[in-house]
Amino acid sequence: MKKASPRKTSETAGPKTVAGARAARAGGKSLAPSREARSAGRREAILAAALDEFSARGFEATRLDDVAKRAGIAKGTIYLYFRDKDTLFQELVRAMLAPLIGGIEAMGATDLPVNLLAERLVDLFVREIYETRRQDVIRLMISEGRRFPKLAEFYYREVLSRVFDAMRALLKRAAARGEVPVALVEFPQLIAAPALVAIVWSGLFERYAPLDVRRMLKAHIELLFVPGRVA
Amino acid sequence: MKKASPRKTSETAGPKTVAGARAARAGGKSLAPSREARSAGRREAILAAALDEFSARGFEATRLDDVAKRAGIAKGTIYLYFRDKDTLFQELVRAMLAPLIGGIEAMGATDLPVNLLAERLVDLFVREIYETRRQDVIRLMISEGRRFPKLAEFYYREVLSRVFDAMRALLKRAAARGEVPVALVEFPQLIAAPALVAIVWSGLFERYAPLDVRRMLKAHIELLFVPGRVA
Amino acid sequence: MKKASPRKTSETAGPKTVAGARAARAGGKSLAPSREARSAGRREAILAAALDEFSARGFEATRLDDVAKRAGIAKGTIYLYFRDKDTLFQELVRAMLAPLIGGIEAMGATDLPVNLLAERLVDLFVREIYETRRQDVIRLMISEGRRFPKLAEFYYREVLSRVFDAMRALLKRAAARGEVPVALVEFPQLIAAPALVAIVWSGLFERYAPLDVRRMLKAHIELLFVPGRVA
Amino acid sequence: MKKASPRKTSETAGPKTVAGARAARAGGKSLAPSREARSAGRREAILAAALDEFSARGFEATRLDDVAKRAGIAKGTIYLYFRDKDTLFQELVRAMLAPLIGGIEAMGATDLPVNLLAERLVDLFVREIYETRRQDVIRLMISEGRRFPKLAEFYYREVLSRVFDAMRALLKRAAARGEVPVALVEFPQLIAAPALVAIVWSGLFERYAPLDVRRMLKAHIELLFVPGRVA
DNA sequence: GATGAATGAGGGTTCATTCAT
DNA sequence: TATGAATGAACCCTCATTCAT
Repeated sequence: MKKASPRKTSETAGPKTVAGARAARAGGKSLAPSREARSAGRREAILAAALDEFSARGFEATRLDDVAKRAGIAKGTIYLYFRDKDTLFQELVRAMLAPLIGGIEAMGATDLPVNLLAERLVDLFVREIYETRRQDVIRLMISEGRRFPKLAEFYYREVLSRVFDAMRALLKRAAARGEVPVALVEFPQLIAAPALVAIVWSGLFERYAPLDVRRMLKAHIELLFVPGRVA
Repeated sequence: MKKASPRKTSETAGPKTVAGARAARAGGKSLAPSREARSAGRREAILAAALDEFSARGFEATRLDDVAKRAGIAKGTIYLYFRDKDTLFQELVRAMLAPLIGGIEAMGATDLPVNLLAERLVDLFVREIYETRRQDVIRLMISEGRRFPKLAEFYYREVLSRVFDAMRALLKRAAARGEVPVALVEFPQLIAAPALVAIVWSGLFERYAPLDVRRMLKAHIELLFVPGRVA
Repeated sequence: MKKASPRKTSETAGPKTVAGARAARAGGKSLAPSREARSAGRREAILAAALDEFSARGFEATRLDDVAKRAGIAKGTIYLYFRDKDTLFQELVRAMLAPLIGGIEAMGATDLPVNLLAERLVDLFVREIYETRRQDVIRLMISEGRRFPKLAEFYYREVLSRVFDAMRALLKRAAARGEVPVALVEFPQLIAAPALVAIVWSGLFERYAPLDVRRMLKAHIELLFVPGRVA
Repeated sequence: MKKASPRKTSETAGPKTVAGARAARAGGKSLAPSREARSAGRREAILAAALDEFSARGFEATRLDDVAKRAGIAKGTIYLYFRDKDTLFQELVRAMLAPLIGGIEAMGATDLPVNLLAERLVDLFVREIYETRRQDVIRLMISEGRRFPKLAEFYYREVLSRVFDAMRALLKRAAARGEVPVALVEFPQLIAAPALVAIVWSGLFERYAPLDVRRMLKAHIELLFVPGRVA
């Protein structure tokens, strides 16, 4: 009968680390990686391979066979770590974006002048996202997000809404000081927009017309935070 | 993209009679539509159905069976008009974006004050793209473009580069008059960025946080074209 | 994403016979079998092949590839006629047992002396079931029925319960006339039991110890309908 | 039966120590169970778990993973005791039916009046089989036997043929005394038939129409051993 | 012995594409 | 031209079996 098992939404499988626990108990000092280390390593290898394949071909067109090959494992092994292809994809996106979440909250607290902050933000974006595999993850989010509403919601809830809330708080203060037009408080998307352009552009048109992203973003903040502005 | 199609010589199959059909429709006198008109009608029906399906599910997940059903024809008939699924997709995007091309060139000629022009542009975008099926086409372009380099190139060459060239010419003059910061001349993407945000946002997050696109775009041009700016 | 489509319970697919209707309209007299005839033929071929394979290997162990090969078609073709393997199996059983249903109802009406009737019943069983592929179907029912509760219920409702109801009515009258012990009215299964033995035996032990089924059944009714019995 | 196992020489793997283990249990004095006892215990646990799973799902649909889980051991451990899934199944059936064999031989020796004997037989069947896990084993035999010819042969040779031989001897004497119709001597299956009905019925139709097996069997022997019968 | 992670062949199902009608 | 039945290559997922620890 062997039917596709009804997908429980986005759970993660994974070898229960009984052996790992044992190793820990034993005080494992062996040079050969412990079982749990190997296990974690594999998981990472699969995620890395999946990122490559999903980025290159998109979710649907990616074959798990290729992911396995790239990760240097057998096809079935993937299923020891991820319930199914959907889950693999979602875990990948979550795993790559989760580290961002911590840093975001911090941002709201600062009280630097906005233009300075903006420069740091640009830097952060370029170094932590644009020059990183996270760029690909966000591109995947953009491309495939519609078919993974859970993921879109996660991204919105855990990343975007927080970023925007933090920005709004900040911008409100800045606007009160006249540093920033009030419109930005309502539409923090306007600040982020060029970052989106950067990601989409690099995916589609880079080869026809390269884009100096850092300079573009710089130009953008100079436009927004024009000194003599009357808010 | 599942099977390598055995012959891949010409790019588009089917009666290359869009123009002819149109002529026939205009000049034909028989009440029953002429063969060419019927043919063109079918082609349109297929494209319309394809747009619906591709938009709803993405390229890979779309089944030609469903496209046919929606178009009210048999599956095989699609192959009388389009060589294969890839071609159908590319023709669809091209057909939807082609009408834009004409309008673009015109834009460069004007010499209205940029802020006025910008308002018209916003209006144009909202009415001709955002509130139109073209929004879906551009979203498709964004989502699937990477797997259709030809299409990306077409889009860049026929649409984007022209738009940006026209904008640059215009902005240069405006910058010379001090109406606009010079940075925009180098990065006209900065003007278009919020439009991209609008399209991506509406596809992914509209349900969690609706976005008043028209107001956002308005706010954006007000930011850019601040009157007292020192360029 | 290509997931197993959620199974709608036991519907039957099948090429809609539009073409067939057309042929009918046209008054098809061509010697080549009409499309609908070919279609029906294929359906039969698949069912026949499926019966062979299911009988030989059981439900789970049967590969649809083999069914297709035996039917002389491609694997995918099966899915034009049957939603999935489950459905194929259930349709097979239903199709083979349905013809029995008509004959059953008739039985209750007769008012022959039971021993005569019993002899006819034996004859019916041997000719219509035991010497027929229906034997295999019933064996399949016995072997796999537990995993197809719907089928078991169908079989009980449409076949067994009717047979037993008819028998009970009949036996009651016969018992009233003293021809039959009353116990049989309560347990008509006792009359059918040797038929079950015949089917099970022939599947498992025939090769070690052949069984003369007809004689066994004859002996059985002679045991039951002993003339001088005091009910 | 999925993969051809690379080595198929001996029939059963694992410690052939059932007897040894039993002896150990009887004679061992250490409180911690001896190695053999532990081993035998595991073997029993696996068999018990296998019985549960095979009964619930059938041979093919049973996953050794589930058997292991139910037995509280690791999957690989099964292979220390049984060469493969096939062997496990066959060992299970053999192990469950073996105890019956001893009791059978005894039966032939008695010289009670058959009707009395028959009553004891019914009782034996109900208590030792029908109300026991052996019911499931026999059902498995019936369902899966065809794919295990060796098992069918074993069952026929070691169980059925002996039962029937014993019965025949007995019935012959009884028939000579006029207690029983001669037909039964030729077809002792007729005596066993309702037992088969009981097992099959309880598996398939119990939920739709419960069957009072003990009464049915009682009714059956009353039918067969009618006092005033003229053999 | 015992474990359970890893393997990879296998099979059900889908769907782009073909082709006889 | 139009049809839609037929094809068969793919691809996801399962699970018996192996083997390093």
